[in-house]
Amino acid sequence: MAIRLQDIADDLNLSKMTISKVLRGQTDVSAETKARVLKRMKELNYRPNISARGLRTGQTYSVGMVVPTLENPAIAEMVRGINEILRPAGYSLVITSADGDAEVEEREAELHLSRQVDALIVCPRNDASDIPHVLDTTSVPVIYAGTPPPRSVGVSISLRETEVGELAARHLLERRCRRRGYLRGPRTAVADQRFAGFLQALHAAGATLRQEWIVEMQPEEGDYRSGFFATKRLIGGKTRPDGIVAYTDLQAAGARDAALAEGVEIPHSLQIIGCGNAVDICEMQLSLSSLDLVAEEIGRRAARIALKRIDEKGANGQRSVLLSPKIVCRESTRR
Amino acid sequence: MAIRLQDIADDLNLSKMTISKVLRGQTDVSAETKARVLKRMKELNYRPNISARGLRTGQTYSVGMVVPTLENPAIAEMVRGINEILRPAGYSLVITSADGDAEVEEREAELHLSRQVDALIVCPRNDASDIPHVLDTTSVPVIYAGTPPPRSVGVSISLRETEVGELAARHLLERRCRRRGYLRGPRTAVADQRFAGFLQALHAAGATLRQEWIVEMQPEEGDYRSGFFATKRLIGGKTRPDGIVAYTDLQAAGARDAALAEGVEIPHSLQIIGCGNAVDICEMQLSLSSLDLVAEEIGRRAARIALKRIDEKGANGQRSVLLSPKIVCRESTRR
DNA sequence: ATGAAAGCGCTAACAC
DNA sequence: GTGTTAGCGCTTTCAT
Repeated sequence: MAIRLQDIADDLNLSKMTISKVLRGQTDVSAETKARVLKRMKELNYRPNISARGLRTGQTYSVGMVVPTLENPAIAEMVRGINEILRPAGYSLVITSADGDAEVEEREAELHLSRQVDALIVCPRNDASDIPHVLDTTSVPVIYAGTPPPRSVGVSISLRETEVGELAARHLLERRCRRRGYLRGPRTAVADQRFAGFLQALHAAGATLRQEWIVEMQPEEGDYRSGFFATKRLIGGKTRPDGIVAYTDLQAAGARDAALAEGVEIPHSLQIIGCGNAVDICEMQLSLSSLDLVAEEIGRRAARIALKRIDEKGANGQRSVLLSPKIVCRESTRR
Repeated sequence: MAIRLQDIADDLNLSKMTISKVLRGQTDVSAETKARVLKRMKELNYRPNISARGLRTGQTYSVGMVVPTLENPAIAEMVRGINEILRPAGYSLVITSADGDAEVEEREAELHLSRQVDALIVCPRNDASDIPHVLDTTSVPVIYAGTPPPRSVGVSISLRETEVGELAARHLLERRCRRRGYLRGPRTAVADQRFAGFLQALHAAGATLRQEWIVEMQPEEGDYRSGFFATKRLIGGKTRPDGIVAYTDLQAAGARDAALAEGVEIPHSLQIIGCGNAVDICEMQLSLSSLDLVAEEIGRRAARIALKRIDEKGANGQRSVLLSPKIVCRESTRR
């Protein structure tokens, strides 16, 4: 089937040991031999068997990653960040999707370990109540990236979720919004933290949030439509909000379109800010301010820590990292 | 480090062969022994080394996939389709991203082969002028999925791209559009084919396309903005189009917003249809008709063919498949 | 500068 | 029903 070291050795009347040395760039091979070997490798399209090498050396130079789904543009950003660090270091990232299912997630994590990855990056589902417990017992470095893991284990790179709410609150306060509406997002820990941060920042500024302007979402409805209808309702009340925080950019888009449909001027009479900074969505007219959740940077950090932990062979000298979101101001909150 | 068969064998005073048999569900093991082994495996959190097994058996039960980027929602759909078929068959899909770079694409394909995947699914870049030639020489089944490969090799599952243009043309013709604008997309083979299909369907119906209503895109500009400004220009002319075909849904969204901004009524005075059926984009108000490029089905087909080719051990009895796009009619072309 | 032997963790093909 | 032997493709160690 595939070409082996042995085949090349036979061809050239050398031992496979010599071929192996050339392959790995050892210096104790004559220049001439080296050239012949390299030439033959190319001709035969030789590709080393990483499994066999890994079996011998205990290293595969691959890092596994389990993502909850690929539908999410933040995941794509994170992957870019990870690859940016991993590739120059000679490692490669292999991704599998959990398709939003806890059991599949666990299974995929296990498979990565079975495939002997040198490290494993797990991107927990937003709505995860627990993370795969296979990962508690492995000696392979595991790094959680993105959503903070629901229970404290190992090393994680995640966002200060409360700051997402805080930044949104401060942004609206700076812009003199007095009647703030909050589209609360799903019933998850992440959404709770963001909301807590929002409330806390309001309190700190002596401001309050009216109960009837906190809107629970109908998860079946889809983000855009839920944002749309929630905002219709808010606008239809006797006193209207003059600022709205949405849990996603799509919800923010729904909110914008509901407001425009009612003839509410944005940002003059109503300011809107979303979450995720999904450029495709945000930069449509009228463009939406958003919170950048710095997924790419999370990816870079996760990758760097993975490399360090591989290097120190599990000595676990790495600490978890929390990053801060960033406001991206566009027309929807521009004065 | 990790637990091996041997460790369990030692623990239980058995040979590792017996443990291996239990692991693989062979029947010639006493129920009692089997139970003991299973129990100990669980206790020790044993995970078989797939590399070692693969080295011995020549099968890893993993299928590699190289994608041009993860930013594209169609890729996520395709992956869903692939996993839907692969997982029940006991295979798992491992994905790597080429980050839009031909060299990286080639390297990632090679790495998959080095990691001994049982098959490789390659999703060529839209703008690819060639595909990795490493793949010409391997005995591992390679399946191209999505964009048709630029040169004919092996098995591919792709879309009848000309039909994309044809369907769009027929859709507009049925709706009595007389003055059709066409936002042409990038200078790629795929865009050319779609355009050719569009023209051909017009001709077949005795209709024509005015040269000044074919708009080339400025690729740097971003899809939304390019669609927006192209449509502004079209609308600003002395005679206005009453139908527009856009190369992507985002461009269609830009077209819609440009028209609405100019007070043009959709669909009454102008009908718009995009491509890709990206639900997030299409289902915003006013919702956009689009061509579904059936990525998920392409994924399923690719996976099935991968399994067949693994099964028949390279006998290559599989033929390429061409699928047809589907019209999804929403408000922007609703009478 | 080159090579022989051993073994990584597992399983196919056989004994017993 | 259980165990022995050999070997997958590679690299480590140590001779030559």
